Amino acid sequence: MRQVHHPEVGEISLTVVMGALSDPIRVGLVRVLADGRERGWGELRAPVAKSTLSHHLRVLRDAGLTRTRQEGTRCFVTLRVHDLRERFPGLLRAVLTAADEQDVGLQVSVQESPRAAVS
Amino acid sequence: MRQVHHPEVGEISLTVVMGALSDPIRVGLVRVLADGRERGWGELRAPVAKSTLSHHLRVLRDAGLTRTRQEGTRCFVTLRVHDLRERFPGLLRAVLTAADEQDVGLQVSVQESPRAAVS
DNA sequence: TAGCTTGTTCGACGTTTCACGAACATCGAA
DNA sequence: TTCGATGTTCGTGAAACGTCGAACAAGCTA
Repeated sequence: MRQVHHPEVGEISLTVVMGALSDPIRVGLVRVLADGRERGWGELRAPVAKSTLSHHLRVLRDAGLTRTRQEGTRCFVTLRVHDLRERFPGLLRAVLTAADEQDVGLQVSVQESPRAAVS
Repeated sequence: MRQVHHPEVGEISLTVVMGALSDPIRVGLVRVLADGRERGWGELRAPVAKSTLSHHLRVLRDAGLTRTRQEGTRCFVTLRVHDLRERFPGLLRAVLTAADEQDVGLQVSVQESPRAAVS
């Protein structure tokens, strides 16, 4: 569809990342991707219109939290676990732990599909 | 002036905290308070109008990041280091480290004053 | 009491964010 | 080539945010 931009590791900004994580749906997406496995866009389930979901995924991507790969007409998303660890040691773990305790982002899930995300 | 509200430790919300940390000035304030010492409101220096500074300090307070104590006509602010560690283990350190590396919030400083913040 | 200091609140302004449905672009399949 | 599936983009509101100056409230100090 288009060639999206992903910031370099060194360009990932703290405040932008914090802003990206200030929305429950986006935290939910991060949780769902936290195991590092690649997920198909279409597998992601959130209680919002698809244009809104596209918006949230864009915010995460622009912030440098996720990476989007295109394959034909569909997209696959991954959390940039390695990059995040490098840029913000300890942050991801802290956020995931807190999100877990506070049940943030439970509205988001993945509809596991047979031929999706070949890990 | 008024009786401000501070959330309990258990009420501090991840997404609200992340939102509070998504502004450079607020991150700067957190940095300046990071040593745990109490600071006088008037000591805080930031390149914004005092009403704006008041707003930022309120956001931090409402999010549960800081505590404000009043003494006569002046206020003293502290970072809730202990509470934050309890609620979000590892988060504060990660944020401070990243802020340090990225020079976030350098616009904020403290004008050390003689009789201020008796640690 | 009058006045000063300190910080909050208010109202206004422009920007950004989140949400939606509709339209669009692209690719694979029929 | 036509059709369907998949996401993005656009246009539009409503709400939230960051900022300011002005007005205010509360407590010292003279």
